[in-house]
Amino acid sequence: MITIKEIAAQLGLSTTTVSNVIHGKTGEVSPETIGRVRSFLEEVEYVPNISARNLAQNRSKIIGVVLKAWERKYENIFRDPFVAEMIGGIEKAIREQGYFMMLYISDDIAEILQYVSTWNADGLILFCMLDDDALRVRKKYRKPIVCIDTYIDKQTEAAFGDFFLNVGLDDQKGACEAVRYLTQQGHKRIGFLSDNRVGVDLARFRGYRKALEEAGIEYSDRNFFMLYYEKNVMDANFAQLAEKAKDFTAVFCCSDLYAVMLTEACAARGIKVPEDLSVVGFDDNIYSRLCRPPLTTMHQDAEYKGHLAAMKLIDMIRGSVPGEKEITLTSALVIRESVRQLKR
Amino acid sequence: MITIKEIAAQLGLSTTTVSNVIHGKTGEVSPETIGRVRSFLEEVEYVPNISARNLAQNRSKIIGVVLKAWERKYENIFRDPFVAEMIGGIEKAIREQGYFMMLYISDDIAEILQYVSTWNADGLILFCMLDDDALRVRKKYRKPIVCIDTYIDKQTEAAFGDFFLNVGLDDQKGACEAVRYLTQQGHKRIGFLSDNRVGVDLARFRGYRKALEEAGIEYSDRNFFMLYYEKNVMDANFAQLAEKAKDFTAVFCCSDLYAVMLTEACAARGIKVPEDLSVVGFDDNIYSRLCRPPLTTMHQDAEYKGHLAAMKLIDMIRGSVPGEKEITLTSALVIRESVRQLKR
DNA sequence: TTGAAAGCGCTAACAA
DNA sequence: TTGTTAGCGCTTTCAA
Repeated sequence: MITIKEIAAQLGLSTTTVSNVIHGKTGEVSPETIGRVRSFLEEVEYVPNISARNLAQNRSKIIGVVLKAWERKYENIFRDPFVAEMIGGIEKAIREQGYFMMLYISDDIAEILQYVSTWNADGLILFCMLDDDALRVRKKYRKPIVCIDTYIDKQTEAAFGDFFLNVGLDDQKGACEAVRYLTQQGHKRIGFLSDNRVGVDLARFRGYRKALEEAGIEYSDRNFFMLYYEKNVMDANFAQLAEKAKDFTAVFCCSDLYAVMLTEACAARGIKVPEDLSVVGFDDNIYSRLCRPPLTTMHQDAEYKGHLAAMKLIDMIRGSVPGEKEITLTSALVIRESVRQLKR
Repeated sequence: MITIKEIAAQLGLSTTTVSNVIHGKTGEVSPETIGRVRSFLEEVEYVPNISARNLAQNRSKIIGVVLKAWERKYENIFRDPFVAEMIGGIEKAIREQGYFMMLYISDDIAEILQYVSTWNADGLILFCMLDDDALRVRKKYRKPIVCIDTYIDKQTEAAFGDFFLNVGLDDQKGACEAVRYLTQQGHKRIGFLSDNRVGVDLARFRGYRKALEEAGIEYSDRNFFMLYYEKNVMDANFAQLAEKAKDFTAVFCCSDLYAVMLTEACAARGIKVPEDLSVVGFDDNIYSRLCRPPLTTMHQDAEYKGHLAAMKLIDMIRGSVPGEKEITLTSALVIRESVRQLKR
């Protein structure tokens, strides 16, 4: 690999001049020299050493995509089509804009901070983080950050400073609409399935409660279908939930995957969807279209979410302060065949 | 961010000593100094500057994961569950071994080489490349390379030198088995569906031909269901293929996704799987389990493939020359419900 | 319009 | 056991 220094020597120029040509600081160099340098660069296929450049400029062109891996939920994070699509969108934007993506997956914020600062990442996209995780990152990392799907309350928001943004979804509204659709179809005993009670799923739970309220339906904690996502207890867990589902006419699930898994667990026990149980999912990913019956679900555009987050981050890296601290994308109900209309 | 130099100054030591402690070159430092330095490092939360380290050591701890993006087939590369799972496996291995993953996606080998050398990646995992693409990379990049699913003929193999390995699958055998299963079920008019005639799919095509031969079935080029994967022609394409399928009793598809899409296109035209048409897929990914009917398909373990490739690469980076240039993983038929037994 | 030289933070050969 | 110092390749200030 040839260096600037050698090039300068061979051309009888200084490194400054060569460097200037490389960076198109063409005002300071004579046209003739420019030509000479340019063609020589081509000839020797000069490739800069990014480590050296980064060291000299104190930046990196790296965008850190940080995933907080909750225990064993994400053994293979890409297996979740929502995550996969989103990362695809992020990657595309980063590449288009001439940045590089480095993935930091860890369940330990301290470790994440290590990675990020050791590589001197120019900006961060944070995913799967609760607000206090994100805040801990922010405390130590002063460059631009975009969160995806993190719920941050108005009070702490200020602590994130400028050069911060969250890209989220109207989860509450979406869930509310989905459940309202169920009540409109005559359902009254409606379960709520999730594996946690925080962040996004909490918002969706609130939407669920709201829809019940609107319809004058009492909520009992028994309605909560709590899922434990450890690999080996999954099946037993779904078996239980399928049993439990016999007392309900519908279940709203916080993800398409879970909706599909519930459907299958039910099928194995002779409970048919939608005849015996109506099921609604969330995300509208590939699962919902492939499964039988095709799933009624809340649509969101994961790829766009990722792409947008990355573009906004890059805007910030380039110096523009975002006008708002929160962008809320919208969801929309997609009606397919997993919900049955009950006679009133 | 504090530097080694400052630390040395504050401790009244030299940078060498500090550096030695950091790297555990503890034989050369007195226990007392070690303790002093270690606790100070903790206290100030020292994080090394990787750019500086890389520059000084001429390495990077980066493993480049290179995807050659064929035209518009991979608008969002992660949407393909095979790719997604494989990358998940790669990522996990890289992380576990203390390396970092950088993704380079491009349809241009020259550009890929730029990225790779500008970052001075310690090793490369090449995916979606034909042998001559891989060879072009090898010509310019002398550090360890692992290919995944690249078919390299024995003659050019030597040109890749040591520190090279391909991780592949017994595609031909797998396809042959799958098609043999069809012939055993009494099928004679069996189509072959793919979007290309090279590399992996070519091997599978050969397996398909072999199985036909074994069963004494003539092959005609009409049996080839060629797919054009551009987004907007996909549907029309499948419509056509579904029509064409009326002349066949079975189709072997080179991927689960295509198998599922064919199934749906057929369903839309009143052609039922497996009653009217038997379908076999390849990969055994999530699609095959979610779709209706569940797909009979050749299983392979994408995550393991990726993990293995990364581990082998890291072995090489650490200096060990692999014993062979090719590791061939095995596939296995998974029988579900998409194939019908014909009466003989 | 061009060049000299300092410095980015770290490593490692060599000296003490 | 510890310290001095010369790089690694590039950018950038300042001088010519």
